[in-house]
Amino acid sequence: MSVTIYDIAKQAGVSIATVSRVFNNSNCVSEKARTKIMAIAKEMGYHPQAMAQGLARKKSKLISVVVPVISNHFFMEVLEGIQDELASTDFDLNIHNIKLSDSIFEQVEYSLKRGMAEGYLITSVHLEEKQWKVLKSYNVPLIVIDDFSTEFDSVSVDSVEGAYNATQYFVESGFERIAMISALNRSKPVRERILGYKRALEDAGKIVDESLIVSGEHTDRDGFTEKNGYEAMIKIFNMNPLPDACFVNSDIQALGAYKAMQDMQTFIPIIGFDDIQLSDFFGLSTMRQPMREMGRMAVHKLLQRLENREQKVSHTVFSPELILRKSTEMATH
Amino acid sequence: MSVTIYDIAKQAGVSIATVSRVFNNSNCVSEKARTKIMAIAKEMGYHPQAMAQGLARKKSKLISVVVPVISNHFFMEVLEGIQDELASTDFDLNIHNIKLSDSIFEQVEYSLKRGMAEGYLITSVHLEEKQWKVLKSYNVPLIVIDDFSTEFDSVSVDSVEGAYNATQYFVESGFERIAMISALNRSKPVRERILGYKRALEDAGKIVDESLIVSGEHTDRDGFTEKNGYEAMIKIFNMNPLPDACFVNSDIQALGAYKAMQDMQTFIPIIGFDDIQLSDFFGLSTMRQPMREMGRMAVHKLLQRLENREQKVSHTVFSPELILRKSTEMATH
DNA sequence: CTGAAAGCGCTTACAG
DNA sequence: CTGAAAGCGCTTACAG
Repeated sequence: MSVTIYDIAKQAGVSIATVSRVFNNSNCVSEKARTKIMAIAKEMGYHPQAMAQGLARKKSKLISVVVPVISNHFFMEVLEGIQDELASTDFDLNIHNIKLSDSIFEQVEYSLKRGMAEGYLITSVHLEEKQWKVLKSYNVPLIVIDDFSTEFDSVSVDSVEGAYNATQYFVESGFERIAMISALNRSKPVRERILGYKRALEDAGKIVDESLIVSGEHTDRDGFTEKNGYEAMIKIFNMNPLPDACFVNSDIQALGAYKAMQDMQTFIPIIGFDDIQLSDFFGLSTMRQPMREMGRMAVHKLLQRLENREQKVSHTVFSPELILRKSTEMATH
Repeated sequence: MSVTIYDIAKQAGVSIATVSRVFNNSNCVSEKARTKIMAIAKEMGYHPQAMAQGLARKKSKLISVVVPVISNHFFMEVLEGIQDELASTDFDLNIHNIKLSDSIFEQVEYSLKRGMAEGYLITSVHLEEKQWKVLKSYNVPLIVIDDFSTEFDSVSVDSVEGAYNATQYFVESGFERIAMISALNRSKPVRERILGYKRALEDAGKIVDESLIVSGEHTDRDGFTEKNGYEAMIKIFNMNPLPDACFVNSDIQALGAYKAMQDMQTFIPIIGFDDIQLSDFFGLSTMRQPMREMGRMAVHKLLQRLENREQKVSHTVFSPELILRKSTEMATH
């Protein structure tokens, strides 16, 4: 069917070893043999087959990023960082999209077991420490992005700190009833952001009013949707008295909340979380996660670990940065 | 390092052939052997290695979707359809994200040559017929999504027809100066949508005014961005007389255009193209592409071709459907 | 039902 | 610089 190393060895009148050397850029090949082989290979359309190479080398030159929700601005930007950093290497990248509906852990485990890739970038997968330990036993280079485990190198953002700072900003600007739009509690970032929000309030000597923490009813993607944010903001508008500021769990929800405010023609300052591209466009204030940077850093760590598997586990936790735009303009006085 | 079929064969006191049979669900294995092997395999954490299997079988049970811009609502929904349809098979899916900055053709070619997957779904890659022919010579099952080639099975949407119908809707609603927001001309869908727009105008006996076709200056992603749409709409507002309706090349641009209208507090009816999730949310009228359906159909075709490589090439062209929402409400009278 | 053996397409010491 | 040969971890007729 497809042309193999044997075909081109025969044509060139050399051994397959020599052909292999040419394609592996070994310098132990005469210029003459090299050019001849290259010419024939080109003519016959030869290219080494990834699976055979992988098996023989016990290396696939493949890196796999595993992610649950690909259609997500956060992931997109992380991915760009990953690609940037990988561009200068000879690794290929593939993306493995797992389903939120099935067992996350089993899907990740399956991916590792198949052993297709040399290294894995597990993104936005939130497991229990005990599950991470199981994955550790597969003894494969793996970097955790957007979560934390003592077992693996990781790069993440401090959600607690981000929520804390956003809330604190409102406190310091003199707001009294600061609401929060959350999302599904089963999502770890959601829990952390709620925690940061509460802490900031407590540290400011305020009493936390649980009824000010609301989520919409829409539970797709754990509630990280415009619709959820819209619904949540409508709930806020039904509160009495009306909260005077709101920290929102994610930008995509904040966009929905923003739309609700437009529809109601009532505005309170809001701060989102993420800094997706649309946020800049819509003038949404937000806690920015350095997504691209996170992708880059993750690849950097993975490459290092591929070099030296024994090195100490390292964690990088970025601090989100408060980006002020139109949606908090009335907050400054 | 990792445990192989030999390890577990030794432990179980059988040959590797028997172990292999167990994992291939061959029924030619005694129940006794099967349970023993399964137990040992589980204990030792054994799982067949994808590359070795792939080489031995000459099949990888892998399908690869190749796509330039992953961060794109169109692709996301197509992907969901692909995953739906693949769920009931034993194929794994991986996504290969190619870069718009480099040679598209070479990246696709490279992907085919490596031969990782059994079949490919090439999405939103617009090549010349002569390049498709080159790819054909690799003789690998390949389905074209969102483009057309006589060489391969394909599933696409009729952009010309969609643009035609959107424009015609405006014509029939009595509008006179119908503008169009386009994008970079190097994009094939853009060219087709311009064509459909012009044809509808011509068929209605109107003179096409090229100056009514505008694009923003922002050229990221070939102009398929909110920003581009925003800029384009600002240009439209500077026209004299003001156009009274506008067909927009894509929803994401239409969202930008919509924002421009809000900022200017001036509204003209607009119709986008795609029907991304945000469109429903923002009440944007649009020409809907059946993205999910397209993904499903593509997998269906690929599976069929995997069965029978010789079957006749088949093309499915969906007609986009006009979805009317708020953004054309003033168009109905 | 089970095993010995050849083969998948490559890489890589080893010897020359 | 080059070739013969073993090996990567599996599958699959073939024979029993």
